[in-house]
Amino acid sequence: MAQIQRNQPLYEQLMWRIKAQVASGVLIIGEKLPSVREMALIEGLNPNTVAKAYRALENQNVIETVTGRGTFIRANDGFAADEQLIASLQQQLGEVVIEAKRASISVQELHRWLDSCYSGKPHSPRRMHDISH
Amino acid sequence: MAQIQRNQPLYEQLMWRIKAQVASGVLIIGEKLPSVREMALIEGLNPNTVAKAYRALENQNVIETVTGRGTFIRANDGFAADEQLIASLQQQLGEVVIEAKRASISVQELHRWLDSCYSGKPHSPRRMHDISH
DNA sequence: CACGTGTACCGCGTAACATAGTACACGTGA
DNA sequence: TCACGTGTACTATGTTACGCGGTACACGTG
Repeated sequence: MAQIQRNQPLYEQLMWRIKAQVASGVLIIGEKLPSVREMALIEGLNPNTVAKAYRALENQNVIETVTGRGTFIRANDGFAADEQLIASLQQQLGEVVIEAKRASISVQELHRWLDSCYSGKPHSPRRMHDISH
Repeated sequence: MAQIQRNQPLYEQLMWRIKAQVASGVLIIGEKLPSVREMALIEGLNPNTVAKAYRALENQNVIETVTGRGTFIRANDGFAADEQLIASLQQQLGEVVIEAKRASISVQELHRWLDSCYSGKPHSPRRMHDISH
């Protein structure tokens, strides 16, 4: 049950929240994440859903899991920009641009958005749920 | 059956191909698109899948359909930038930026990508299937 | 009138998503 | 040693999205 009316899987939403906090510095390297069951209570999700997110994040080398101790933010050491990843990012960016052009959003505006995102801090009504509570 | 190994629905893929061709000027205002059944043969899709794409594009005012004549590219007249659309685009852009940062892609590189997309012409191996054949 | 057009259904099968529950292997600390 | 918390794995269930196949209808054109 949980939530209705979402176009993105719950475990992906959680992944992005964690990723955003890592990128913005809210979560630092080595920091311990809440346990699967604890995070499930916090986020109102099923432990399996959280576990799925953790497993996916580990595959992307965002976090590191020590089987009896917990999960921790991983250092972003040597991440080669995959050819396939590049293409995927460019396609996603292209879709955003196409929609923006249709909405008469100037390229300057988009550049501003990009800088804001890259700085780590959202500019406007960007909702960023805090997982620590 | 059709295709396997895709992470995006077929009708959405078709939508993006059409949108991209409209944005890049390959398809101009008033131009007639292939019929549902014709496009289905061209793209190797089910007519219902094409119809679903057309219906969605009409809801987004990309195309216009005259019930007995066909579907045509619609003029992009007065498209108010919806508050919700803005937020959605910013979120998508944010996700791209987060991934790019992880891949050690510089902000300058992203700005270049953005300009290339906005100019209408892809810079690198961006595949853009031509629906006219 | 025949024809092509978009549209609207229905049923079917597959897959993804999320839930619930149980069990296991591991490390920590009392 | 033992209890506990940790991540992980597995089964089962229900819902939803997706795509296909087929049929039918309303409309405009020739």
